[in-house]
Amino acid sequence: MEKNVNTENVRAQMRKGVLEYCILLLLAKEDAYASSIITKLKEANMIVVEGTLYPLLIRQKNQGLLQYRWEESPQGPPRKYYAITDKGREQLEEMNNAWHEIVTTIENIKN
Amino acid sequence: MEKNVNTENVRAQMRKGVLEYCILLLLAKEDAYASSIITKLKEANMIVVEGTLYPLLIRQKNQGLLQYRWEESPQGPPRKYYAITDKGREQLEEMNNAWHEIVTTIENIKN
DNA sequence: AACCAATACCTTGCAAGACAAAGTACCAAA
DNA sequence: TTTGGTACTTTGTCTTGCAAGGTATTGGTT
Repeated sequence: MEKNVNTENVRAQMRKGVLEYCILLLLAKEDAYASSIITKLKEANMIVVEGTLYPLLIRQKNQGLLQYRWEESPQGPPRKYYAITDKGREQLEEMNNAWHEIVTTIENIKN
Repeated sequence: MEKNVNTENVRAQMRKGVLEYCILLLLAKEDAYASSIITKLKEANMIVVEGTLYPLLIRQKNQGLLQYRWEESPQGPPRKYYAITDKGREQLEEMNNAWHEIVTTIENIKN
């Protein structure tokens, strides 16, 4: 049991660095609203919670990487659909490079 | 120029999650002291500064992942050589798994 | 002896970010 | 009109990265 807690910490730590990257990757494929992003990331094993995601989306929007529009929901309150901007795609390019570099670096350290 | 600053931020963000992992990877190969760890990581493109590394080493030592011994230096003050412990190797195992999982997850999200 | 440069280690204060938890709001069906 | 489901938002706490400044040891120079 204790081991599982520890394992979760390790994974959580590593996820932090790539969260923004994952959001942009997802939104580059299709627009989405926060709750659906959480579901998608959970399916992909990348757990995020609301208290993390909402501020993050707002930050990325303020940086001009994302924009949003309101859209009615078939059930419940309207949804805030986020879409990636041109600037966001540029940033995604950078992140692709950065990610590739990190993966390479780790391989190098491992030898 | 602005782009470079941004690029650095992106890289810094991603490095964060794997720093502890890198330390354990290095120390699993051979004992080392803080300054030499900084040099090695810099060579591997994984920039760390003293204010980050010292607290991190102390944290890992307090978690029982590392231990240290003093050793005289050919020049200058004595060095604090860190060595990985059995518990540290267990943790490294976990981190290897976690890292592998993250890499796979990103690939999945990319499709 | 006094000073300096190089090498090491350590601490402080700030800022960013992850997350748990609690709160607000909308809608439809019972 | 109350309940349950969906969705968005905020607050407070804790951790962590890092710039900047500080302390200590050694060997060579003046």
